[in-house]
Amino acid sequence: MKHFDRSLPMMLYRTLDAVMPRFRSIFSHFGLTEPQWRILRLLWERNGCALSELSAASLISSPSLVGVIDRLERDGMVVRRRSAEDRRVVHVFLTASGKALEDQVRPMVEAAYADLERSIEPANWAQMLRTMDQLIAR
Amino acid sequence: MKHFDRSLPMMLYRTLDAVMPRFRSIFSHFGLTEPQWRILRLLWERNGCALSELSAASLISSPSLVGVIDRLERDGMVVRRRSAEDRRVVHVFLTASGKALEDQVRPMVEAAYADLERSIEPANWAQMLRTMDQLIAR
DNA sequence: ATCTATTAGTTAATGTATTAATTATTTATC
DNA sequence: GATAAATAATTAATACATTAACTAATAGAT
Repeated sequence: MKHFDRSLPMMLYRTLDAVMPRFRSIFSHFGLTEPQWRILRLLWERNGCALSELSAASLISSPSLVGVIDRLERDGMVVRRRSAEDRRVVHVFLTASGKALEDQVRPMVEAAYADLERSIEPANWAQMLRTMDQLIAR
Repeated sequence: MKHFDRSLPMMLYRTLDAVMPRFRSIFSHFGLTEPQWRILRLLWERNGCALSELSAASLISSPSLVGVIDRLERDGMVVRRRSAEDRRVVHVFLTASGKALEDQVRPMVEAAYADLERSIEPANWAQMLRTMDQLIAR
């Protein structure tokens, strides 16, 4: 069982299980789920993104994303607006409340992230990311 | 957006997105999902595990695991049997079909895994796992 | 211009994740 | 030895993931 235990997928899942709870507890404190956070995080950089761009950048498949946006819209964080040039495209815009969340959530998340990053030697951290890049690229 | 893009969680998710599809296509060829595979993989080593042990070793929370086992049982791969010593405990046993799957699925999965492992320098692979160990341990 | 192939978003069906609460049983405590 | 705390499995409610199929709109080829 030792091989399975230390297989790459299991190690990736275990690492996520180790690091995500702290972030999720921040998200849930603001009534957000992790996928919702990811979408807001992207919109704060580029408000008005198309759904397809959000899907690619968030790694959330379009069928899942439809529901995520539905609930963000229901909760008054974003609105959908169909593009005028290409009527297939739907753009997503932050509402005032959606914008307002940034100053509340981001500092806490970034503090937690900085804390996480501090726990690993910078050289090892960078090396790990490079190896992941190779896995992603193949 | 560059920071978000290369944040540890996103890199972990991206890596999983890169490596898992090939395994999932093997699983689905045998009518299995990834969580189902993980449970069978464990039972092949230790048939008759308790649900709680399976949960810990598979990283599948007990509420999720109940459904996974339900469907494996429905599909005739495993059976539940309540422990005699401690009647709270439920042991999970492979059926004949559950056992028979091992020789079909495992070789294909292990070949895909060997192929994956070959694509990374052993030293970098080991270093990456060590860094993950540190993240898991903190 | 017409027909075809693509593309963006969505729906549908099934399976899994997460948190909180529940049930049944065991262990610990008094 | 009754009673409270703890444990194993489950249920409930909501959200997300995955694959396939569907709709509407655009782009490309004839």
